[in-house]
Amino acid sequence: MAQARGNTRQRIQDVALELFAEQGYEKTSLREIAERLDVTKAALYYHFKTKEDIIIGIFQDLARPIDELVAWAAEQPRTLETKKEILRRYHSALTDAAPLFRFMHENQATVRDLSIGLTFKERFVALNEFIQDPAAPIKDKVRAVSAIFALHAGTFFMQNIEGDPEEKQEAVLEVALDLIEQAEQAKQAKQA
Amino acid sequence: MAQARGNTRQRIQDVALELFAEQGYEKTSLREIAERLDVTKAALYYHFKTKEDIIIGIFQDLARPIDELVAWAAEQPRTLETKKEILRRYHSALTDAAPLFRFMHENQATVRDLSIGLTFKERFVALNEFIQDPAAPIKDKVRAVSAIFALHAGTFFMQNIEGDPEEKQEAVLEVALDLIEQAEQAKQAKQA
DNA sequence: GTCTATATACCGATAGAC
DNA sequence: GTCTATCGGTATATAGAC
Repeated sequence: MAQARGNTRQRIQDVALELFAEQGYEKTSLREIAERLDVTKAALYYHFKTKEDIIIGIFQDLARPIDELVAWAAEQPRTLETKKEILRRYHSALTDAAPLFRFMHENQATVRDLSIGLTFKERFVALNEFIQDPAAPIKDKVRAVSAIFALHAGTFFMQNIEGDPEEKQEAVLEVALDLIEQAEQAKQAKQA
Repeated sequence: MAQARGNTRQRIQDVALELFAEQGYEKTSLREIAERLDVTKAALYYHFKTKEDIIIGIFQDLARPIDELVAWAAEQPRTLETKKEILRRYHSALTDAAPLFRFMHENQATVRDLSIGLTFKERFVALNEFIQDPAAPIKDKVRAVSAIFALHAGTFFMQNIEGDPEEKQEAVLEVALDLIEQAEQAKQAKQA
């Protein structure tokens, strides 16, 4: 009774994500999760039907911000400012749920065929379409994709670079915004 | 005897990489690899001491170009042209061994603690250091990391964008080169 | 809601014949 | 160099008591 009553489900998800992120999904057994919580494997099965259900639950809770972003983006005019705002919001979502996205990033092979409606990658593709201009030259399309990828790079790989974390995050966002601006500049130059 | 004699080891590696890339390392069993080759599991153990040895063998064969690139880079002056050449060669290595790098990318959690001397990520970090200027402002450091990441984006995510594959690959490299040039421009402006 | 106990299945790995 | 047979271990998942 170290903890309160109705939160076992949540605690399972918390511990599971921690272990999944640390060791990978397959290498983490239910026994391990149960031990960390001081319960038995059987107890987990009261809260989740399968192991997959655990990760699906985590995913759905934390991926909601991305879905909201996709929904929001669908209603906006396709201006440069909209695209920049998409990148800002995506950057923010990535930062808020960093452990989850780190897990998704490092376990794509596992996550790929979970019984989830949309995968991480599909959401990525959806966002990508909003910031792409179908008529743009290939190089500008690459710039747009790279803008999103730069945000990922910032979230997952910037630990290898020294500097104040907040300052780094800001720089990452700036580079992404620069890229999308460059992608649009060529278009405007063409129209002029 | 559908195939020749001394190539069984190679055939195991080929099939294994194919399955590992498709389903992930953990979800691919030795039984599955053996079945695909029409041999038994025990036969695999004649050629490889463990399952891990199979992936390590694949990795070492195909990662050698990266190691050579790192070694080459260490001997070059740290000019802009060197950095651009590093990106060109890395892009080329990525393209040549795309299935392996795709596997590495999607199975980082698994690959992380294999008994390999250097991980994929460590090589990435090494290359990153060669194209970084320690004195540069954070934003330029981010640009440099993003240049490498753009190459990865190109190798793994560009399938979602229509266009001629070769043209796309060229555009990817151009964007990466642009990023490293931008990172250096600020520095030169500062010196002037 | 959590427990003990167990079913069932598959995995990686080895021994030893051919 | 490949086979048959099997060992030992662990995994997910379930049945049923409390």
